[in-house]
Amino acid sequence: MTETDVFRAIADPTRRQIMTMLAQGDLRVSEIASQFEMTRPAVSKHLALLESANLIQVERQGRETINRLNPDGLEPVAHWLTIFDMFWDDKLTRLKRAVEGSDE
Amino acid sequence: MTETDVFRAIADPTRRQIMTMLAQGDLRVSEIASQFEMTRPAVSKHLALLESANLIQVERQGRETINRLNPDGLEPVAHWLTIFDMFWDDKLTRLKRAVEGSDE
DNA sequence: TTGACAGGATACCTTTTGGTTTCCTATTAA
DNA sequence: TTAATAGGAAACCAAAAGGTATCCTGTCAA
Repeated sequence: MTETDVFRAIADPTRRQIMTMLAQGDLRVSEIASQFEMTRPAVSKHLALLESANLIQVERQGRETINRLNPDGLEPVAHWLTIFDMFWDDKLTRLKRAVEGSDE
Repeated sequence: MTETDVFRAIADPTRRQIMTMLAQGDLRVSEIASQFEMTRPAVSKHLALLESANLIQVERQGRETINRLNPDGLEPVAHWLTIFDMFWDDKLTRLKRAVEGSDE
């Protein structure tokens, strides 16, 4: 599969929930699937997509596969949010005021 | 329209680009549309969705409508990311080690 | 007072998404 | 060595997403 965009990956609530589950510890596919109403293949697809977005690492061990969270994959999101940080502390608003009416 | 999930709203690259454009200042619909290849109605749909996700505020002024960024709408995303903060500084990993093998 | 302009509304189309069922293979345990 | 188990693969489906063309209304300027 071609690399999945991180933003698209976390758009789905099931996938976000999987990620918070994995924040508690590594889990096998069926351990994850048992927590949801949907079928195991459906969950598998979500896992495949999370992997292709670099949000989890998947490791086959014998007949089971363990899924491990890769929180670093969230960096693009965290980084994108910083664009709006200055907005949050109102710095840009003050800057704009200063520039537009610079005779204050 | 029923409230749109913020995560879904920012999943689309066009919408993210619109948001960064609006971080520079308020814009009218056609000012935004002129920056994209797609048609104006397509951009309008994106704007409607951003509004329903509480990420922008839309104000009609005469025959034009100005779109203003509402960065506070991103709070749920910022908040969700904090779940993984402790992962980033490896606190959880150390905590888990301490709990599992508490005879260290 | 009428023509041009901004932009909302609707109908429609194609592709993507999220799910299902079914089947297959590899590994493990009895 | 064989039955059960874990989970990948493929085919399929319905709904949602992202786009288009077209039309309509309200506002402003000549």
